[in-house]
Amino acid sequence: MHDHSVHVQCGECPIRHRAVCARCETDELSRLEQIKYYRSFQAGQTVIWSGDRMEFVGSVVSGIATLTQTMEDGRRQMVGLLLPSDFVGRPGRSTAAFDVTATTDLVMCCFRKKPFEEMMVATPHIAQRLLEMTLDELDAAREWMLLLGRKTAREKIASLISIIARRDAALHVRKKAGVLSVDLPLTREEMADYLGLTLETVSRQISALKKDGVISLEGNRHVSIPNLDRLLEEAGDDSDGGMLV
Amino acid sequence: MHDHSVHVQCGECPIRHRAVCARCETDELSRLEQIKYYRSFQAGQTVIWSGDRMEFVGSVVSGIATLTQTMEDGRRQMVGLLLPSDFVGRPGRSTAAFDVTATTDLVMCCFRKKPFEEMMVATPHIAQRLLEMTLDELDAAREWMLLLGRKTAREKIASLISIIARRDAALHVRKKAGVLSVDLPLTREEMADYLGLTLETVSRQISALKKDGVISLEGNRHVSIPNLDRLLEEAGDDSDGGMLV
DNA sequence: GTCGTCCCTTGATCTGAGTCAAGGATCACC
DNA sequence: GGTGATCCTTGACTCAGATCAAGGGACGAC
Repeated sequence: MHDHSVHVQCGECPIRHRAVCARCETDELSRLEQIKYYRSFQAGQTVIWSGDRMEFVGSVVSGIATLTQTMEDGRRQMVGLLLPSDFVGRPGRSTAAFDVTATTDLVMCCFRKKPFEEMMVATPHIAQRLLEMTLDELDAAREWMLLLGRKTAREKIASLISIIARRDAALHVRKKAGVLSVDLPLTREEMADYLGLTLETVSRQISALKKDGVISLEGNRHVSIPNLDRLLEEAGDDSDGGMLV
Repeated sequence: MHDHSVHVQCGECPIRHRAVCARCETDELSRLEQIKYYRSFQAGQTVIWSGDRMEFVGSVVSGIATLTQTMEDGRRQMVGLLLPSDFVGRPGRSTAAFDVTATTDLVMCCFRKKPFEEMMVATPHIAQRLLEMTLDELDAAREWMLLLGRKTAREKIASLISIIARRDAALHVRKKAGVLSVDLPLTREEMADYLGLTLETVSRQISALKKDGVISLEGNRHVSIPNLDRLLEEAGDDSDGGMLV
């Protein structure tokens, strides 16, 4: 077991880090559990159905999964975006109305359910990690709520791009000649579900930001950010870019 | 220490329960901390400023507090509603951009900051409780996100009323002659901040629901629900009333 | 090649909720 | 009782984003 700073590449395994390498946490946990297995999913495949009883705690190793809620008439809202090293699951509990779906091809590392009590006692440092990560996610959810409730479409798009840039800092973002590049791992429709918009509005606002020189596109999925401060200003965030450097 | 089912009145203390009585948790925790103190706040008073370093973990004993985010230009979004027995705080961390404000007169029970590690080891059952409560809050935040992103104004109002009815099941809700009564602990403006609407729209939609016989008002703050299923249908929730009986 | 599919863009029009404005109800306090 | 403050309601108008509709580009299968 070792410590790292947040979002740094681990020397021992290929995946991105939180404060502690997810793979290492995984190993630790699975030693406790005696069982560990990897699961692969194809893009579009459902990982957990709403109403399912959670059978495992899992950590994303590679790929992207989304957590969505759907209303009876088909309106959908994304409520979670799972990138490598994120955890999901709450063993022994059904997860209300949330669907977890693979957006890209996905590999998850799973351990069988086990009540939290045992974990608390046996591996308190992992339990603590889990608590901190849950609190982080809660903070993120609260920023997301501000976005959904009060931001304009343009601000939403700018926010999404800066959120992805920030989260993927170590992985997908390149900095060439002072220009940040980000891969958007989502279709326009998925972005719309993330932001509480329609896909048409997403497309229009991306075009508008492009026309105004805030971003530039290379292909549909690749965004360059010539001026990060400008983007953050468009996003309506008062905070600065944080760890983006 | 003793266990109770969720939202049941405790025989030993005056406040509402989660799975474990908040007062008892408080006592347990403060024994560990060696320090416990109560703080009173007047309605409208700020409990924690955004950017503050959290100095304590606290549990609401009586009254209501709200957690809000504010943008530079004054747009506000409520992101948390703290009723008796709810916890707040993340010792040693600044809480990003969230303001905690007393909405009614408020009593909180606080313990000084202490890193989580010590708690994990010393009182794992409390640590577990904290994790479960955080996960519950995350689930609630995700439902809230669906509300903010995809529901109409009318659905938002109906949802809010049913959420309050559900949360306050043991406390404020009376059932007379088959009719549920709920006290709305929020002004129209606070409801608007909760729902991502303006106060005018809140007022209009409440009037509309009243005209359509979904609810009836006695004074501004008191709502009667003649037919809960009807209200839930208006809210767009597919799930039933849950623990509301 | 061309056919089909998926994803994206753009235009025209509509509408739900925001904005602006006026006034009513309730309550505390003098 | 009157006065002010706070909270709530309602109306008229506006506008951001949804809806409806058409078409374009990329890519794989045959």
